[in-house]
Amino acid sequence: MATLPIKNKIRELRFFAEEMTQQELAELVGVTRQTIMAIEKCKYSPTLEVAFKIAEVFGQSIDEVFQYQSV
Amino acid sequence: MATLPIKNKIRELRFFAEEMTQQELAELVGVTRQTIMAIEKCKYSPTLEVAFKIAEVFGQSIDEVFQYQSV
DNA sequence: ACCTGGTGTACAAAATTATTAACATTGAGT
DNA sequence: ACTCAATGTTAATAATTTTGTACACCAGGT
Repeated sequence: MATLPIKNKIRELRFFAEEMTQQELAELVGVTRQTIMAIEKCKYSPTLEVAFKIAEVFGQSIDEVFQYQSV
Repeated sequence: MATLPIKNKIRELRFFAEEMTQQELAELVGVTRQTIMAIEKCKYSPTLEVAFKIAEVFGQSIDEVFQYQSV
């Protein structure tokens, strides 16, 4: 696995959103808890669609949830 | 992913950017021409990283380049 | 008519992401 | 100490994205 150039603020956003659990976010997004976990811990980057759904849950834009560091 | 809920403005942005070709965009993004083609024609949605790079080339945010229609 | 560049299609393969299931760890509460 | 929920890890598998290759079509220029 290459190094991931994309970070995110999911964890902060979850706790800011009434301490939403990974499980709750997963259900709102329509993926499994492990997927949220892997994304949150930067194991891999989500697809654009999942990224959109996560941002939508928190009422933010993708660019606010995910930060891309160009090399 | 069956139906694609994500549209994009890549074609317009290319021609707005001095009629940049698919090949040129592909090289700037670091993918192949076929990938740009497929994304532009909504054959599939790109990964978040590729989406970020495309947006970066045009100096736009992801949300400006890609439009997600929630179901 | 012939070339050439840009675009579109098709197919198999490689690479990456997503799912599922099982189990370990942590922390708060009783 | 015990329980429970939330989180973290691993491994195998499924699904999707990306690449490579090849070929076709169209428009402009020579």
